[in-house]
Amino acid sequence: MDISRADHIAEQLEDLILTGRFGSGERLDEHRLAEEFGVSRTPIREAFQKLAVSGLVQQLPRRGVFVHQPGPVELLEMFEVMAELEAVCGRFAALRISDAALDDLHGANARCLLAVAAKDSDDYYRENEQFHRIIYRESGNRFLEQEANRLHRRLKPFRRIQLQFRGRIQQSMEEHDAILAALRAGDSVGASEALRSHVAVQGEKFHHLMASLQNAAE
Amino acid sequence: MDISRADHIAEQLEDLILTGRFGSGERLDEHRLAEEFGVSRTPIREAFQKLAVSGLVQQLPRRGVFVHQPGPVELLEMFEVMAELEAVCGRFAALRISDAALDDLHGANARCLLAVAAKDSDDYYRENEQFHRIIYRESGNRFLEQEANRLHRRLKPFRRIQLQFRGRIQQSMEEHDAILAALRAGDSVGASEALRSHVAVQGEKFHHLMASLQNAAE
DNA sequence: ATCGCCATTGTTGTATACAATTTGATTGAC
DNA sequence: GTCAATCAAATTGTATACAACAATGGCGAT
Repeated sequence: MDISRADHIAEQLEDLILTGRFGSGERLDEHRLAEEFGVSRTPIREAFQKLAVSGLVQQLPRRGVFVHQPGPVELLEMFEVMAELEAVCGRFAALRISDAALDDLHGANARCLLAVAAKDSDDYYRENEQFHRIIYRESGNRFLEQEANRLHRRLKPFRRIQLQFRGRIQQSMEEHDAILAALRAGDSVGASEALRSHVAVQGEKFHHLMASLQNAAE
Repeated sequence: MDISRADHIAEQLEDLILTGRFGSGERLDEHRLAEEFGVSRTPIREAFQKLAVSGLVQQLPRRGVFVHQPGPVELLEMFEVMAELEAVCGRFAALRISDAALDDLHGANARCLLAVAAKDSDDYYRENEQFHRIIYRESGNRFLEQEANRLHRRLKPFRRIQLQFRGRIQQSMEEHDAILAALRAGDSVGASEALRSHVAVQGEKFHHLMASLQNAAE
């Protein structure tokens, strides 16, 4: 499964947007980007088309493409949907997960704890992501897995923020334990609810942060 | 919100694929389509990029784009996810739906019944679709609404098929009544479960159809 | 001075030309 | 006769040229 040049450019642009390199509402200049990437406008434009479908940029005819960073309301909505998607994954996974995957989950969780102890945030995020991706996969539904991964990726930059709350990491690890226990027990309702609240609280934390920033700005 | 030419072409191609005008695995010829649409290859290619993100076509570098019609397994997975998305919409909508929207739902359902009596399948499908779209909207979560609409549209051509089962339309209308009653009562669990099974059964019917075709082919 | 109109400039959208790669066929050898 | 290799044709990917349109600035009129 090789990947063409235009696709590669789309991925790079996607990364630049997701990591917040471009401000919200900023216009993406075709000429500038073409020069920066050392290509003509054509592949840049083809990449824009893809990004527009993902919702990362908005295309205004004859005006240009503008990066669309979701506002607080849209983010809350996305976290709400993410919580439900993960809940579904958990419900399915509790019935379908393999022993090997359970071990993998346990391993990822253990490495998460190590990363916390070592205060290595990059490691922590990677293992945390791995933990969730395994659950998506073990839902046994490829399409669901893809959709969950898609939204997970979209929310990635905002997930990082909420973990800076005092005590949130500790709480998050305990929730992971509960999720793992429910999956191990084949408790679909338990796994579902544990995952839903685990993700939903991320949105709420984010909301609190937004609100406090809002207050601070006044 | 004006729409450019390339976007329009993308929509037309999407329709052609969704309505099954192109066979699965068929290669889309840039020259042919460019001539048919009376444009150059450039807008066609830009449309391809969009379709590839939606998963309607697959792009193989230096090989071309091929329409990707989901197989039986993938379709079942998609119906499963659709069922869960609608269940979530129903759970939220039961708490958030407005009286006006409840009236709209009742109206759509009534027009559905009329269409059934008149054996007007086009009307039936339109009103049935309206019924579901209202529930998505009344979930109060714009992002969820968009995602639900997206998948609904993707599954549209396959939804039609399963309704040809004997008695299915009658059963479907009764399920609509149950859904409407639960929403009216603010019963989030009831609405959720009614919607889940209502959609899930569509996937199962489709599966039965696939299986029977499989047997017939042997 | 302000409002409106026109021209100029810059940007997007489309077409065409060119390069690179794949596919199919034909030819030759074994 | 079959297989392999090379060449030709077709097709995709990219660059460039051109056309259509929006934005901005200056000029004139009121």
